[in-house]
Amino acid sequence: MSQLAHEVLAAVLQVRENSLQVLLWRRGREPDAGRWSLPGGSLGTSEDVETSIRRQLAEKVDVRQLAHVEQLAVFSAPHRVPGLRVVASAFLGLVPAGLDPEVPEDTDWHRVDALPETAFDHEAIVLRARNRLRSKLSYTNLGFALAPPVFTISALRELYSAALGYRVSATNLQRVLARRGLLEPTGDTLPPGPSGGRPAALFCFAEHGMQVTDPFAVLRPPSADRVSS
Amino acid sequence: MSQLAHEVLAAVLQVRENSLQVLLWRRGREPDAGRWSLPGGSLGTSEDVETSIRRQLAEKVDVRQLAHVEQLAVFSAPHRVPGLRVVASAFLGLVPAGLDPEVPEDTDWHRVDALPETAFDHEAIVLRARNRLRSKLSYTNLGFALAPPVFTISALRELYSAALGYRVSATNLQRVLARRGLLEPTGDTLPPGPSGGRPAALFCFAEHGMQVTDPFAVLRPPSADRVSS
DNA sequence: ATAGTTTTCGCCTTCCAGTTGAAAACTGAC
DNA sequence: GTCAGTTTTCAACTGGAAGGCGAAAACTAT
Repeated sequence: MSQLAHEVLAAVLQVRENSLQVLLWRRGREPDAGRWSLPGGSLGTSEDVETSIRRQLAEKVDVRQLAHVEQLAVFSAPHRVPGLRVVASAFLGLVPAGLDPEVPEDTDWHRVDALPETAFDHEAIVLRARNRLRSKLSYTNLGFALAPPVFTISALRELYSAALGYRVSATNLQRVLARRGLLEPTGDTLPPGPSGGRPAALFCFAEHGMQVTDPFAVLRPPSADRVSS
Repeated sequence: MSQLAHEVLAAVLQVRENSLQVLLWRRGREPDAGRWSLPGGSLGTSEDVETSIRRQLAEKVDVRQLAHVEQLAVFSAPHRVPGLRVVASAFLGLVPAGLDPEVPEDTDWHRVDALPETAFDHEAIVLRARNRLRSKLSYTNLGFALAPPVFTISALRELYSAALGYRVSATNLQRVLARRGLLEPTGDTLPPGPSGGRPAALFCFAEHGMQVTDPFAVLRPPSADRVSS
């Protein structure tokens, strides 16, 4: 009976150069040497998986720049790592746009829509992370983790477009976020670019904890009308 | 360095007697002997976690009656099981109402809103399962896993009410599910009860695979207008 | 001034959730 | 057979939020 190990892995996503990118490092050792893989490592004996992934990520990026970390899923196919029995807890991590954390030599950002050859099942994990991000952008305020502390609506529109993979309307985005009470004007404006134009107002996110907007009110009681806890 | 083990656990939920209940068994051995705990067991060396939980559940309930199984999260606090280092992959399982699977002697159903003393962190897992179910009832067709193959709108309303914890409108429920194309009339009707009333039409769910209804169209393009994959 | 650019705002349309009330289809009692 | 009671079903209305469009605002450059 082979030894069962537990590793933690994170798909750290950031919008850079107008596209959604993921932090990968090039494996030096076999198996899958030379391929790109997710940062992570073995779960320690006295830490939970979230503590562990934050600790391991600290070797790759400045963890203070990680605006959000959440569990994705367990990946546990018996031979996902050839020759070993390793179960992985996968995480989604988000770094706000604009930051450019220093990363080690062997580590780099890659477009999620044009991944290089990845090690093991890491591509599936990245895609799962992207899907989670896309869903949550719609019904939570997760955008705060993708955006810099202060931003214009146009900039936010481009972040959302890059993350979602399709153009979004700036008008609509602003109205929707505003109605949910997530958007706060700072009062400042950004001077227009060299080609002119009206100066853009600057906004910030009102809440930085995760807020979910109930997807459908479909089945909600009109007033307090609970029938059981 | 203590040995790291991996277990799989499932909160199997069913609506019975008009309330959401969970399948628990009474632990015989220390630690936490006498407390109620979730079915599950050790992850085998040549199975993934989903295969494993289905295998382990087969000892408690007829797995053919499990209409849905999905990963919940990893529970990995260092001392969640005293004296051992055990990481748990937690699952949500659903059994359609109406079925009454045979269960072993030491196993029984318990109301989720009135749990007995549970072992370890199993109460947290059950509550997480309930929350997942409640969310997904709103924006997926997960109801199919809670409902019998054929049902009346009133019966479905009571299932939803029990699972969600508040009364829902039958009118609304029917319209919403119908618009999403999830509800199919069978053509049959159920004869009314002893106190009379119009006979209720019978319906079934159109799709049994999981379908998600995009929570918010907020940021969706009007037509195909993709900007990148 | 004028043309061009970018942001912002208001108005309009459409769609869907939620409410209400009445009609339909049965039972049992008189 | 009719009438009252019960339960299901349907149709109409209301309110709110998303999405689209175009005009107005606020700049730069010529």
